[in-house]
Amino acid sequence: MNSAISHLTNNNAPGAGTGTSAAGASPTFSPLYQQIKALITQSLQSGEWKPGELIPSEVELANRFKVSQGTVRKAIDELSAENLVVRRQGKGTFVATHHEARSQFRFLRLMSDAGDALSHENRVIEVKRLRAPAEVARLLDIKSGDSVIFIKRVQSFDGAPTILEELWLPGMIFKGLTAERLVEYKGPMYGLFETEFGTHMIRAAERIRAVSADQDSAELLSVAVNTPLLSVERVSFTYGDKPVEVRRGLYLTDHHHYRNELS
Amino acid sequence: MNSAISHLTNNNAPGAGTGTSAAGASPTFSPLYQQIKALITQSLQSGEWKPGELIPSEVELANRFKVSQGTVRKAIDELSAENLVVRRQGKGTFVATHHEARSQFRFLRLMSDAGDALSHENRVIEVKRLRAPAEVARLLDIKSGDSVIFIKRVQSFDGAPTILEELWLPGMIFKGLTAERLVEYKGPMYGLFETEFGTHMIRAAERIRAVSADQDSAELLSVAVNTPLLSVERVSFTYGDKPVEVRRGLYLTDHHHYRNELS
DNA sequence: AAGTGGTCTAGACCACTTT
DNA sequence: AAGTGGTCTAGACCACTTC
Repeated sequence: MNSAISHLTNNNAPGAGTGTSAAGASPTFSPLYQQIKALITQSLQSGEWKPGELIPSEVELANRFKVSQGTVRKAIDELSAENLVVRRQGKGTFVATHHEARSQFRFLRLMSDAGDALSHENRVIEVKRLRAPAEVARLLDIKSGDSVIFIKRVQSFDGAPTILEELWLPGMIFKGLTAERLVEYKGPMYGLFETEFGTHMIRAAERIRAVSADQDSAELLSVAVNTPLLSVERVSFTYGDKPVEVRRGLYLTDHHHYRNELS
Repeated sequence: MNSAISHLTNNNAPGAGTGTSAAGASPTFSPLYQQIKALITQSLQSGEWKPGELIPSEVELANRFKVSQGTVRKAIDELSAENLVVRRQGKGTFVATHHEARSQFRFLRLMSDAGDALSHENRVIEVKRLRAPAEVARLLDIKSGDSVIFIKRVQSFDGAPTILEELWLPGMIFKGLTAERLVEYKGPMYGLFETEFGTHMIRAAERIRAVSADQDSAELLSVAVNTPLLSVERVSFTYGDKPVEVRRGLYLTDHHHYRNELS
């Protein structure tokens, strides 16, 4: 009577009646709203609705899936909590994007000790294709030796070199990424990944250490050899927990710090 | 007709009728469930329900506040998301406590590169009362020169000194904290704070930097002077966003790392 | 005025735990 | 069997945005 969509199984009977669902088995066994959430996530992953776009209204989705609006609401609540979508009262629900001031600071944790920086400069040192080192291949879940794009860059704040980063991206996904596009593109790099390569980062895991600057790093950051630096190793994931970026940053923390909230 | 509790103002009319609330004004203007949430938080803060204890059931709270169970539910949902309470199906909702394996890793971010450590040792170097330095006083929101308790300790994993920590606690709150109690107490320090001093930490903010070991740190951590160390400055807060702990840790990250999830 | 998300209620049933 | 949190529905109204 209720969930008419073929695959959905309503284990919890609603309203009236004993509420046993349709025909034979209920193989999945999870709350309806979780199944709805999974369906919506699939649509996000498949690109049916792209970052920044409006997704169907709750009423519309409720009709489509033959469930109540409240159930769709709870599904979207969780997606919103996970930053996959953004609700806007009166307007609708939008697919999350990296092209917003709102989402900038999610992945940028280095803050100036004083006020905000006045200027920001991005200097690309090197962009090249190479065969994935074993460690990188393992983290990206690809075969060792597969093609990856390697990027090396230095970011400066108020003229002071502060971040030295090396990135490894799967060549399969980021075909055609060149130094020129990287330099000419204004705004966050994740915005470029999203717009030009259809890859939206939703989550990242970091490992942080204190290390000493070697000869190369010291020169690029204009500091003495052995200056203590913050090493931040990051693996970023897109939909379906698929790793799509490995990044190793060296942060000069003389006038900056990595902020973190524990809650 | 609806919210009969004196201070509550129901801006959104429910069920039937135009639903204007009681007498004159509606000064607060916030959703009912937020008001309920605030009331419950007050009870937590005042110690009406202590960490580990069972709070009244949703039905009971709904009756007490003269709102529907769904409204109480949404209030508790948020408190649960903020880790102030813990839901247990069939049993009830409990006040969060630091005496659980579940909540241990919330504030302990340093992980071994390999598997977990086999042994853990806690060596207390020093415990004394002193007048709060200006910086500490500012962070703790007390007067400069007020009494604070200072703790210095070294934690070792598998026999290797790894964490050197200095803590400053408001003397007002942590009266009677001695080195003996600190040493004899088994389990996490936040558990001791909670049980012996009725102070439950709910949130913390950290600033992370890379620094060089000075003479003193190097000796205590058994490393060479100038070894790069992770400096973690933490301010912890209890109910009402009141700061109650300042901590400065120096982490040796040769075989450990600080893990962080960005989402 | 119409459409969207946001709040609130009331009631039913399920899953889990304890008595 | 009784009590608790967990799910689901249906309907009403509010706040905000757009037409």
